[in-house]
This record gives sequence, C-alpha cells and structure tokens, in this order.
Amino acid sequence: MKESDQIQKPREGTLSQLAALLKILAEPNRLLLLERIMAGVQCNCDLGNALSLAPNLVSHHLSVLCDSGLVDARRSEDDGRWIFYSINESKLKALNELLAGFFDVSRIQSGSTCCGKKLTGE
Amino acid sequence: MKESDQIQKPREGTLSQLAALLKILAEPNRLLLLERIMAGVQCNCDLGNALSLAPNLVSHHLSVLCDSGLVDARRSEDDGRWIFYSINESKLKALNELLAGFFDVSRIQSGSTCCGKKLTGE
DNA sequence: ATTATAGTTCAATGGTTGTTGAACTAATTT
DNA sequence: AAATTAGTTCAACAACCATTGAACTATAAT
Repeated sequence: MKESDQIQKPREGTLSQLAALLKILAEPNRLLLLERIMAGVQCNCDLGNALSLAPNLVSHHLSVLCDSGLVDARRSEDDGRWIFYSINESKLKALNELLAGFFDVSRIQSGSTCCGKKLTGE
Repeated sequence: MKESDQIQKPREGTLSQLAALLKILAEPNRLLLLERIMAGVQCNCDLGNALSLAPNLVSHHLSVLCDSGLVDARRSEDDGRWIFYSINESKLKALNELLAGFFDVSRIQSGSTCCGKKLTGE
C-alpha cells in the first residue's frame, strides 16, 4: 500500500499520521539504510553487505521506506536484476519541515492550568 | 565551509539513540501530550480530560516523556497533589537540531554503485 | 480519623512488528 | 534449457509496548 501522502502538514487533531511516520523512522536499520542511500544511490546487495543485513530484511525495510515515499526505487536499464534506491528529495524536505514545525520551541507557551483552574504565579 | 562538514557522520551508537528517541515520539498520545504541554503547563488531570485518556495512561506516557528529558515535572508548592508538566526548552531545541541535521537534503549525494561497481551514467 | 482527590505501580493482555528461514519470481548468463 | 544472480514474499516466531483494570501511595479537605 502506498502511503506517500504521510509526509504532510498535520491537520488539527490528527497526529496519528505524524506518529506513523515517526514509527517508520524509529528503526535503527532503516536509519542506516537511509544514511547509506543519502550517501549515494545503492542497490539491494550493496546495502545488505554494508549493513550486514540479510537480503530479505533489506528488502523489507526498503519497502517500508518506499511506501513512505521517502525512498524511490528504479530498476536498472542496464541490468534488469538491479534496483537502485534513491532519496526522494522533496519528500525529505517536506519531512524536515514537518518535524521542524512540530518540534518548534516557539510553540512553547507560558501559563499554567490545573484541574480546570487557571494559575498565574506558582 | 560546507554545511555537510558540520554534520559529523553519525556512528551506530548515535543512530540507535536517534532511533530510540524517535520511538518515544512515535506515539499519538505522547504527541498529543507534547502538544498540550507546549500550549501551556498542565497537570495530569487536565491532560487526561483533554485527551480522554485514563489517568494511569497519562502517567505512563508522561513518565516516558520525562525520562527522555523532553518534559519536566514539578510538584506544586500550593497543593502537593498537583504536578505540573512543562517542556524542557533546551532539550526540544536539541531535538529539533538533531532531526534537522539527520534529515538534511544537503546530505544527499549523487552517484550510484551496484554490487561493488561504481556506475557513472545509467 | 475519615473521606476525597491526584497520581503511580502492578500484572495480565493483545496487537504490532522485526527477525528468521525457506520458497518464490524475475532477469541474465552460459 | 539450465544455472546463476538479484530480489521478493511467505509463514512462523519472538520481543516489545500500549492498553486495561485493580491495587497502591500521597496529599489535602471535612
């Protein structure tokens, strides 16, 4: 299932999308794969060797990353057995902005409430 | 000086740390709690009411957030039953920079390799 | 002291998901 | 055609974790 529309600005009350996206990223092997692909387009076998990861695991995590839209896959025109993985730059940019927008220190407001009562000093 | 020079290549340790941190954030209720606390310091009961969440669940998720350092807890001097939760601004800033540093489009490199062979055109 | 309020801790449960190994498809080579 | 290489899909397993409900601690009000 394609879920490439996960990287969007969250609507009011629906942080589930952001959570789902973070969940995808909250995996060491996937971060390693992302890092590797950011360092240059790679094929499955190279990625597996570099990470000492079984091919099916590489395939699994790459499919998750591809579903998120963050990574693109392209079959080689030279040798159809090879598949090249690359970062979707616009999606990465959107992700960056989404995260920066949510975890923004300027959103922090002062003022306390407790049990429905507004507090001033404390 | 290029920006990419400032971003040191993350080692496996820091990558696991990043994954662990993302895992903490990859939870809808915790994002809701964070958002709520960003909108103003809150106590457990208010947070529970606002999110329609059982008190023990609120407590659980808040403890996870507190353990991460992103949220601070302070018992009220006025009424010891109340505990106020607030965003640790410096931690949030550090988180923001960490994420911005990792998911940085300027890290994307061109050039492909496949099965150990460097590719030029393709 | 008794009751009420605020919050935590515990054990059990259920769903999700990373991992494993094997079987499978697809493209190329001999 | 057969064998090789590249990569995927499948079923089963194991570990993690959010949720639930109940019991528990602590502070304050009556």
